[in-house]
Amino acid sequence: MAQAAARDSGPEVFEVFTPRQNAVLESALHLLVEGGDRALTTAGIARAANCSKESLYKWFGDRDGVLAAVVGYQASKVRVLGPGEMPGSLSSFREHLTRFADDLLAVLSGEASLALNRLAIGQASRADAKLGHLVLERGRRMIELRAGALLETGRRRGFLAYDDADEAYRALYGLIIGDFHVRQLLGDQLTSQEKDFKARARVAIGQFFKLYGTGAAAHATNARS
Amino acid sequence: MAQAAARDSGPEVFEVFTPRQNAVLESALHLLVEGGDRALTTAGIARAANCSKESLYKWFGDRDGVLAAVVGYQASKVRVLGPGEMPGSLSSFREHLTRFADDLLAVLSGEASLALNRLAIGQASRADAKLGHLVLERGRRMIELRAGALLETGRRRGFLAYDDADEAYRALYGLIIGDFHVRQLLGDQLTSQEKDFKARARVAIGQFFKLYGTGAAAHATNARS
DNA sequence: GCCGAACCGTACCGTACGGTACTATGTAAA
DNA sequence: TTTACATAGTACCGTACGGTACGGTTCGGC
Repeated sequence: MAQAAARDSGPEVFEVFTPRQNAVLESALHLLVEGGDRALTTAGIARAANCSKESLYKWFGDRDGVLAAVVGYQASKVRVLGPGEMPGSLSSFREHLTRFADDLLAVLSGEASLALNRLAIGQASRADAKLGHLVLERGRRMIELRAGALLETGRRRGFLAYDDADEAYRALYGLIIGDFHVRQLLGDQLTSQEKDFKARARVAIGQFFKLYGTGAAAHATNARS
Repeated sequence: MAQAAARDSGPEVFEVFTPRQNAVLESALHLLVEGGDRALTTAGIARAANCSKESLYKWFGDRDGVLAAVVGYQASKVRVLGPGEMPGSLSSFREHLTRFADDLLAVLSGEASLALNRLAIGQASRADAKLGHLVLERGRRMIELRAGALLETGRRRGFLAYDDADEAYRALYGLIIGDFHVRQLLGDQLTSQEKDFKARARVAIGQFFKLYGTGAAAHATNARS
């Protein structure tokens, strides 16, 4: 299983591409965002990037290789969320969590993210879902790691209380995203109210604290009732 | 906005098909589940269903018409969840909610649901996302209606307290599903633990009551601490 | 028995796409 | 200048698919 080779084997050296190749991938990504997977033909990519099909096949192997490279390229661009000096105060911690929620909503709502997720999901039925696993590894896993670190910090600081970290993460993610992601993947248009990510983030984090916050947290944020 | 045309316009008479046509759609659905959208070719459908391509075009117009008909066919099969005599006691209400959560997890994890969602999402980038809106209308909307009725009952009975029904629904859905749906759409395999829908449903409903339950609910179900 | 409608199976057509081969151009080293 | 290499551009091939046309068969109505 080539796609699972580097799963837990260290720093995971991902192949990096030359500037020229990155420019081609950028063109391909743009093409994908504009016209969907139907627009992402080898001839189309070559035309849009002013390169030859032969070069595409030389660099990326075949069409699937190009798609995988586009996924990797976009993932490397997002470089998810800030470095994260760990917060010391409760209000700062809460602010960090809210920022995380806001960023998450913004990233998942981005056109490139939606286009790539659509592409990967569309291919997930066949061929062992290579792209799907790639997106999961490069996208969701990064998010989970960052969220996990945040939560663990909160727990050690005494702001949060939970036994099952996975359960807490699931609740956090679910409260933030809900059916947001799938709706957008299906082409649903957001109402102007739904586009207020910051407000939604605040609500979600408030709910999360109600579930997993310690007494101090509930007191400081909700005035109890 | 064509996609919002029939939103609140009444009973919405959906075209129904002959038994023979339904059998063809069943074959097509089976084909889709097995091989993904690549397997869903007009020739393939005709072969699998022992019908002629000419009949397909006569009945459904074109390939997109067949896809739309398959979506409608599956949606009409699911006939989401029971009729729902409204519960009177708190424990009964909680049980209803848990059952709803369990059913929702099972339905969304079903192979047919996943295959159709993948198909619709894969096409959502192009062509105004006709299929995507169809899935949203026939799937998500039904779920939202049923959940909304449940929640409203709970509120009227005094088991729940909320101001914003949409917010409560979002929390409920998010706590139940989380990133479950998208992960499966991307081809992720569930762990055996994650396949225990009933357990997950109980946890999610417990969390939901912690957010929106009235005092009585918290007392009766959580022994308070 | 005859007729017409519906329909299956197959053959067919045009097109679009993945992938390969070949030529032309530019460029850096010798 | 010459040689080797990388790459753009294009032409080409095989295949697969959407869509159409047509002959043959079944079946209900008369």
